[in-house]
Amino acid sequence: MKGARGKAAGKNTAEALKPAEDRKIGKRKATLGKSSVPKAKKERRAKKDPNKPKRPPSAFFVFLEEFRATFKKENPNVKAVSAVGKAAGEKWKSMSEEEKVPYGAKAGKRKAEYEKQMKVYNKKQESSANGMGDDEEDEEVHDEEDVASGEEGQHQQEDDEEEEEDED
DNA sequence: GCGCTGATTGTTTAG
DNA sequence: CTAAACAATCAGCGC
Repeated sequence: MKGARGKAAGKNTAEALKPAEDRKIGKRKATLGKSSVPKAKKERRAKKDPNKPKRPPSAFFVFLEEFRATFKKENPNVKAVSAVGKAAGEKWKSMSEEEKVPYGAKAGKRKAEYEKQMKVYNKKQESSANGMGDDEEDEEVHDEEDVASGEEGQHQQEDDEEEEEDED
């Protein structure tokens, strides 16, 4: 019954291992914060991307956006973003999976769009590496009325709970 | 004046 | 598979 996002019973790894959860990973802002970057050993993330698509907000972020508004509303004095983050994280874990469904659903859609963007992004990388062809083209997300322009006029009535109905 | 830091968790990405 | 990075936010503080 439950959704089954991936393979059931797959979360063992995460619980078993979570050494890196130190939260203080140091400063992931290697971009320019400090020279923390892993000593240029093996640039993990490629170098700079021409037009790298930003990561879509995860379910938690989607919820966070909403939570931030509420939190701030009741705590207008709050001044640290960390406060919201902590509160949100606490509540987030407190929520039931069903409650996270709408958030996850939204995140899932964003992810789908993101994949499309990556397609173009990958193409560009390929072209670049090859030297660009003469005709390249950008497929650029043709369209898709899905979420991008689909809602155009419609409001955001997102009721799509239809996701992953995969069963065996 | 500008820009990073902090804190949350989830997803993403490259090796 | 794994480890690391980064996604938003916002005000405070450093240089």
